[in-house]
Amino acid sequence: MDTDVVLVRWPAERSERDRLSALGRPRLLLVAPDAPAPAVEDPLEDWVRAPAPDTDVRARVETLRRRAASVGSGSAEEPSLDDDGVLRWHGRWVSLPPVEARLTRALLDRFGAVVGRDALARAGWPEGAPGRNALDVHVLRLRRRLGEVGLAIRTVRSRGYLLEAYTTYAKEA
Amino acid sequence: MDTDVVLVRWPAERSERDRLSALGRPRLLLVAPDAPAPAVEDPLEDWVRAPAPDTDVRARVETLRRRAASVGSGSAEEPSLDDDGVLRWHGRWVSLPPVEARLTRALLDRFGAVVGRDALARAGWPEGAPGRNALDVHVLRLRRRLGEVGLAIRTVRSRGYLLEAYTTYAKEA
DNA sequence: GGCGGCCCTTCATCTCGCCGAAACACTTGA
DNA sequence: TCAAGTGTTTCGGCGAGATGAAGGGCCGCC
Repeated sequence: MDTDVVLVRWPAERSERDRLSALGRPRLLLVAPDAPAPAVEDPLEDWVRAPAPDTDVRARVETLRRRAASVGSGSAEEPSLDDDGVLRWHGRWVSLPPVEARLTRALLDRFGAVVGRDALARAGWPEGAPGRNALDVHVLRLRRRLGEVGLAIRTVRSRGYLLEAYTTYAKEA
Repeated sequence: MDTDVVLVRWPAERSERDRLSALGRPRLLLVAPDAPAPAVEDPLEDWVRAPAPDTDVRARVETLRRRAASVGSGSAEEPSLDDDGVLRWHGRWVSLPPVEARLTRALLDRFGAVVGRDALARAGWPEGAPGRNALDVHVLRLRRRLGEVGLAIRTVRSRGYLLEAYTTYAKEA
């Protein structure tokens, strides 16, 4: 469900905040006791000074949830992957074989953020890693499949991979 | 000026809240220590549990003021760099190789202020700097990458470098 | 004018990821 | 049981990215 409000520790998880912000997902910053108050503008973002009563946190989460719901379906929603390996997004879908489905799940869990090659390998082969570049090959094929529904796996060299909506970056001279 | 934020005691001044709400004016509810958290939806309304640090109250007032003034204006946010070398800003991102990530971190720690060349070199190569103009070259390459997300490294001659949002300066005679 | 400070290009090297091709494994139906 | 179909893994070459060294150009400042 993409109107779920995500709790983010602040300032420790600053980049997680940015990731969610870019996705248009509501988030509540749990501000460390000694940290300065964050500068917020987005109505889908709120913060609370820790430690806070549970009821207060819940109230703010509820507010964010309502705002997110009222914004409607418009903003960035995430792709969904069901138990049958069917990945749906923006009305399109592809079916994924088991290994690729598991890889996709791992990428989806951190949609928009980097997933390390080792973490991916563990997700794809919980029983133990296969050969040296099985991951490469599967990522290759996964890319082709995901491309069909408008998703792209970006490489972050020596760090891992990142799943995002396919966007044509302006990389001109 | 009707973007002034009004402080309202809650629940004591409930009717004042309603009045301001009807007028569409931003307001901050100061919630009594034992009162339940109010149900808020309007982005022009926020609340804080009393007693709260003055800085927290000011931060929320500021948020409301910005939202009220809203309709535009670029926010004064800082870019963020996560542990995977991904630099995010305004919904865009680039991945940075290790050396450049370290340089960027140093610049980011003093965003908008000058960082000396020697300090930068130490940040980039904790083990000791390589050749004579390694820093120059890396700054050059970093500039190109940061440009893609709208950031710019400005040179302050004989002082160092400064990271800021890319702005098109009118540089006429 | 000269010098120091900075910019930019080019080159060499090394690492890492990409990907075609083909072998291998498992399931299913005739 | 055999064969086709589908999914998985390995091999090996290629190419792109990261880094650093060197050389030269430009420009402001004294």
